[in-house]
Amino acid sequence: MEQRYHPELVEPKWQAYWKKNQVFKVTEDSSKEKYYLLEMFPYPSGKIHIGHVRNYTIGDVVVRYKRMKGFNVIHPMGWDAFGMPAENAAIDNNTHPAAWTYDNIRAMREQLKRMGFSYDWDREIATCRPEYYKWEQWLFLKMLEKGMAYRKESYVNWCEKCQTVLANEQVEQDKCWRCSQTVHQKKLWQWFFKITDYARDLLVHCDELPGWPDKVTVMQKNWIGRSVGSELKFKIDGRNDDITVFTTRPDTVFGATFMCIAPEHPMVESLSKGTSKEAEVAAFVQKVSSQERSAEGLEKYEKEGVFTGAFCINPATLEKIPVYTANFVLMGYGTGAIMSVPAGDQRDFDFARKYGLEIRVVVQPEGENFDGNTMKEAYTGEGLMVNSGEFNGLDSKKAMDAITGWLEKKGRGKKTVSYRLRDWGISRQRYWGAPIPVIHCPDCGVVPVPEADLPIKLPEDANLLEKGGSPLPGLDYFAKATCPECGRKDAKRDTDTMDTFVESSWYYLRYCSPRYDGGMFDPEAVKYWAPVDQYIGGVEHAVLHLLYSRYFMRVLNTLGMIDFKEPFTRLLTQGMVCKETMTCPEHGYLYPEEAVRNDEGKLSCTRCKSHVEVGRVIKMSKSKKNVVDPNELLEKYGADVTRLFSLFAAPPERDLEWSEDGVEGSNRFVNRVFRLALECMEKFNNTMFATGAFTGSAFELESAKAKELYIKANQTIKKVTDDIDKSFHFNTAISAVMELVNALYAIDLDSADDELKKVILFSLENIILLLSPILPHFCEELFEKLGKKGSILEQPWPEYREDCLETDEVLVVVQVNGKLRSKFTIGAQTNEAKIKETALADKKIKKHIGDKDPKKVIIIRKKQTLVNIVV
RNA sequence: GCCGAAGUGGUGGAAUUGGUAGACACGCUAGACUUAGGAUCUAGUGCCGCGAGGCGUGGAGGUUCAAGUCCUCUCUUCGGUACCA
Repeated sequence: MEQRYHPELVEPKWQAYWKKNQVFKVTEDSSKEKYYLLEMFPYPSGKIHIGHVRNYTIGDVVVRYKRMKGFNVIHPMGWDAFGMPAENAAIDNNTHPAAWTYDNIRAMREQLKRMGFSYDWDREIATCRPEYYKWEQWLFLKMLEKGMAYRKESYVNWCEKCQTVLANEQVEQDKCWRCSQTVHQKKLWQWFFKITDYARDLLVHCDELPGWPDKVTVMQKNWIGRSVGSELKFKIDGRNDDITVFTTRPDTVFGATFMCIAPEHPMVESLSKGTSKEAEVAAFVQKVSSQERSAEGLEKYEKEGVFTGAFCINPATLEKIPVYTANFVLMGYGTGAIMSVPAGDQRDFDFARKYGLEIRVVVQPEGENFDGNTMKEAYTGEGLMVNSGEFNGLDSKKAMDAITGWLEKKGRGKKTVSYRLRDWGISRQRYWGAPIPVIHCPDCGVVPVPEADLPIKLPEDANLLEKGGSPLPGLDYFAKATCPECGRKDAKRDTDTMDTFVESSWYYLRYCSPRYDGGMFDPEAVKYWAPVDQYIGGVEHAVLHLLYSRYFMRVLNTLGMIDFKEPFTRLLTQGMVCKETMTCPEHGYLYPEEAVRNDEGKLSCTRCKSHVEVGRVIKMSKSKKNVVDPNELLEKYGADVTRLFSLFAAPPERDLEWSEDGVEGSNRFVNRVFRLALECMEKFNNTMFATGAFTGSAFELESAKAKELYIKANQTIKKVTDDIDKSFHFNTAISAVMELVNALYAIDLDSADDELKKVILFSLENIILLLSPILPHFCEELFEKLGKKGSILEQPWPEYREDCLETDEVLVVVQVNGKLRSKFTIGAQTNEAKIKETALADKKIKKHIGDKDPKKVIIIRKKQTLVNIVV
């Protein structure tokens, strides 16, 4: 008999069995505790890659484990199906986004099924289906009604050639990633969700997410960016009007010798109007508006500004100070205006030096005597107040509240909190997305689509424009509409679509009742299943997707639709799977298989033979082509080995540089277990299987060998259980099972007595159960071969005996001055005096102590027994 | 610049609260079985040294009977963020 495991036969067999018996189909069951495990749903790009395999394997292991633990587990899968790649692919391949997307979904669904993941496929959703986005449109209308959604004019990255908005990450060095045209800022009317209303709540609850990695909550906190400060009012000279600034350093207000306002500030025009500076200011505003304001852009532009011609009054000194407009002041933060304190802020300092403005020291460390004329840089620290009237000599920290309070009494200021977080702009001038359900009427303005008209279906047959941009505005049958209010026939439908992050902000609720047509979700189903108990996905979504989801749950909570606020109780951010990139001068990025070693051992391009440059090791992504398709592994080793290997390579949260070295080891291990099981079946007589495995206490066992193995098996159960349950460290769980398997291999089955055989059987059965979440097909097969009935999924998770975790002999390690010198074993119950005596009598120890007297002997009896002799 | 994470054999990685550093694998070396081996099994494998022994967790200090683990400083890599007033 050939003793080899054949995944190509076994895996389809069990996949068919699971399907036929609908083992992964779940329904609400109030008698069982629910467990909602979710992996971030994929964008249907065409094929799954190793990163997906890793992500979904982690989830699947936990799901199968929790099932065996008796939970009613929901484990759904679906598709984040809207988005730009579909539009680009449609143009490139002369197809249609819908067709391309549905084809990809079909292909990827097959790949996932082939991996043996335990999804309840009846719950599958695709966000591009009208049945899904209908409810998103419905929610939009609700939010509009409640003032949670609004429209305003704002700047976006715009590519003129493609006629479209670009996300920040689609702008590469100021240029459009598709056509390399320079991107500029364009002002457009856009829809926004008022996420800032929840800034405080989102921030505060970051500290109440114990199941989230600190890394992620820290990133969210930084993103929300709370800072405490003051709003101070500066009267405009000669006008009965104020400019309000936000500052975190109200203590330095006496040093504010000028003011800067953002070029987009609504007052810029009126301030300069009628002054000699009017033209200059207008030109400057124009210039700044064409500047790129992303991170890369900022590096290139020097801080500069122009005097507006207007003055305002410093509320503390009552002096007239000039008002500048400057390119480094952001309209989107604070009030869009700052008081400039050159002595206390480096940017203001540089600006003052450049334009010859006064630098007045107001805070300096004790014992220092700064001079604004000779200072080399601003002093941003704390210290004692000077040049600040009645506050002189005060500690600057105390002066913050004191000065704010003083100005407040004069009606010139108040303490406030400012957030960095901005409202969420959701309009996209794109085709492949959910239409925004409003109509623009020349008479009535913005009119919501009546609920009964939902969904506003995206025309799936629209032809994409060769030059890019959305075809929707040009489609009369879509864009033309009748005003629901006044009946005017020439109203216009909003042809923007929603940001795809909107779909992913609530899909996990839809899974609870995916075919429900009475609302976004069936409240009863959500009450049972939600929130998600364990969410698993890439850390790249640490801020946006996870923040938007938290926001959405707050919106639904406010609307009274759900009774919780946090969507994901526990979060695992799995590390990225990385690989080096390869580029060729002719073809740019290459897929791994497009680079081969030539005769000289150098990498060359398969198409043009030119030299291939090996680039940095970065996260696998289709655009960089450094992706590994799991199909090859699947063909060669099957799903189980692929699963095992992806888990064994590293703990889940760690980044992983992909390499297939070592996959042989995983394959070898699976076959070792297989042969072990077969050998046992061959050599154990049938009665052994009939009477069953040993499950009693270790003390009942006669032979030391049996006892030792039995304890090892119990330890393994504990280790695997803890590793899966507490830390998701599957790599160490697997190595623990490997140790047990190695221990079994060390036993000669032919000479084993019945007692030992029963313990071997116990070990073997548990190995199969413990591995079953990781190697589901393989373990089902072995379980069946051992003569068990039904699916292994119906088995309870193994239990270990607390009293069988320790042997009655312990190893004592002996150190002299902290250095390991000897070891011996001794009865576990031996008292300390005896251990000490034995240690001191040890030959090697004697040699190291020599004739010196031990000063101190330390005995530790924790997980190790250790003796340290200090001489 | 700021925030965060990580640096351990040739490689992936172990080491739960300070207590045998290198589990488990990959790779490599030798041997066994075999017509054959990319199958399987056995033994070895941190570095230096013939040896006793010494040295070893990015680097430098420190605390401790004992430090990969705690403290101080520092270097490197990766991730996030960036004129945030």
